[in-house]
Amino acid sequence: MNIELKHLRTILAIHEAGSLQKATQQLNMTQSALSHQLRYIKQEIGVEIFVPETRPLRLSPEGLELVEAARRILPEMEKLKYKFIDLRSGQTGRLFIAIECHACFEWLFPALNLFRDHHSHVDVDIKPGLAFKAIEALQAEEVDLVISADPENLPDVVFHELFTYEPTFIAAKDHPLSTRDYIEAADFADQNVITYPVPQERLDLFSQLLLPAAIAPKSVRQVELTSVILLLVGANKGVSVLPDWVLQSSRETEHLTRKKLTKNGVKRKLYAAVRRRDSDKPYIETFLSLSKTILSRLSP
Amino acid sequence: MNIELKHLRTILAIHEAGSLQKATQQLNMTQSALSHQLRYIKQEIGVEIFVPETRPLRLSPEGLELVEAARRILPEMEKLKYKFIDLRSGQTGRLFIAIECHACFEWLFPALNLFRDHHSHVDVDIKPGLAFKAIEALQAEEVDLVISADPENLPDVVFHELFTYEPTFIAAKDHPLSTRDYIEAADFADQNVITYPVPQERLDLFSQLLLPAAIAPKSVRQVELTSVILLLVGANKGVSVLPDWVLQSSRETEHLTRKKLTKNGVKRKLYAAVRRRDSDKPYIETFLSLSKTILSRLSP
DNA sequence: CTGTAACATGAAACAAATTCATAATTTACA
DNA sequence: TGTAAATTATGAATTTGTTTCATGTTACAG
Repeated sequence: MNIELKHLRTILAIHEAGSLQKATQQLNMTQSALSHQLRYIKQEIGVEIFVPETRPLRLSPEGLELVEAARRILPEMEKLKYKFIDLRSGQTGRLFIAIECHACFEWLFPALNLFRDHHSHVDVDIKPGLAFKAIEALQAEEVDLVISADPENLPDVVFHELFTYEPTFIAAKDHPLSTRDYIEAADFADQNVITYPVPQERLDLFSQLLLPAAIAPKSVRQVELTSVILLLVGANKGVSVLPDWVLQSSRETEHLTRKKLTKNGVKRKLYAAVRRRDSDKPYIETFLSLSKTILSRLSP
Repeated sequence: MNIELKHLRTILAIHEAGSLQKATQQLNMTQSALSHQLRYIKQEIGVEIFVPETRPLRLSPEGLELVEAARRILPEMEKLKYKFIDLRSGQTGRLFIAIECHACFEWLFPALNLFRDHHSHVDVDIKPGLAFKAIEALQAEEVDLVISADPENLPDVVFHELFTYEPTFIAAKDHPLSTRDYIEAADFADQNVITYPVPQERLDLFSQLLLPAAIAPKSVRQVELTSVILLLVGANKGVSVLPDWVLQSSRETEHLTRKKLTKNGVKRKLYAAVRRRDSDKPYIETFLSLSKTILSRLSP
């Protein structure tokens, strides 16, 4: 049995119009075409669709089953159609985000909450566990946006600059280093450092300061949650380096002292990478402009 | 956008098989045909269905929407297909019944309860208000079976004999006529008769006895419910004539006396009329054989 | 019983889908 | 990086399916 949507539409139109003749207008076809189609349908499903030998055509009980089915199935297809019209116009879509930067949760969640107000039909999700191969995942369409501090030059991916931030040293208020104007690589040699549980090359402290200076801290302790890091640092269990925005938006900074790294401070930039072809989708643009301004919204 | 079920099947098969190449087997088509179809689909819905420039083909987020839709819609069509296979084989169908005979409810309900055990998927209903034009309604496919005592010779309708019954006189135990061996037409001349609210020519008493004899009862009172008729007769408010099966299956006969009509009794037959072309459908045959034996099942 | 409106049918014209042959790309692997 | 293998894309030819046109047939109203 090979019934197509076309056939359901035909049956439905004939039923609603009341006769072949009238259905011709609705379907923009000749009466003959409909008649041929009916013959095909009847042959396919093997039962009489219409009460035989009546004139205007009237559906048989079996035919009414078809009408019922048509009324269930055709609206589904309509919905699909409108979904794709939305997809085409960028009103809806998928925004799966991979973050290479662990601390980014701090501003990403608030940003996505704002995003939802603008594009409630976009399917938003954060995909963890991709930090390592995030850009590959982007190219493979497993995710649609990557937050990264390391832009690359790729033909099919665009890196949009979001904002500049400063990896900032923090220690307890009564920590010996709290008297300094700034902190240098060498200062870490006898410190217990608390970091996120990611490879060192993915942490600003190491990639920007310690690895180039070939200096290792006395110890490294890995902690998942930002608020726990702040707690431990406040309790003098170690020191850490976190992006300045974390300290801006946190309420737990009263026991802490913050210092810039090196005399001039370290400046880094955060980027959102998207596939070039997605780059001008409306909801992507919304996300980018929201993210660029999220920090000022968080700490007024 | 004109997407057909065929296209949903194609997308789904490619997704599940993992590549065009592999999907060819499943769909019995050449790789080329699939490729052409994909081009058509893409043009129709206006968005990229597959991640471009990857080999084997992999669906884009938008393509996955199509797969989802296919997984919702295609099973619906499968169900429809099996429904028609069932319809064709007579496993399922519609059994709308018109009854010309008012008292038939008494055995029809029990019969339909048994019927349901055999054909739970058949859509059963009793259509009231058609008593007058029941056979026409059958021919017009408004109903599928008519219970009637008056068989006709029609080209497209078959009358199946169900059983013989006897219209039987009833009166209160202390009624003057209770001493008779049998009741004749003339006896009704001074009786108050209680009947169903239908035209006289549709009542056995009149069609078989009083109209031929040109005798009218003293009065006629019309009552809808069989049990109410029995009650009124028992209370000596009048006499009545009911099919013998009503009296067999009723528990309210203790205050009543029953007599045959005329010396030899009146014998009538009940028929089930169905469209000739429905006549050998399994569920129709079930109904017929059940109805033929229902009386003996009711009063063991 | 007859005329009319409605549906059916067959052949022809048209449109669409499929195949075949082959080109172009991508991927995996050396 | 280069090369073979695998996979998809493409164009022309072919096949298949659909629609129309012209006309036949039938149900239904009056």
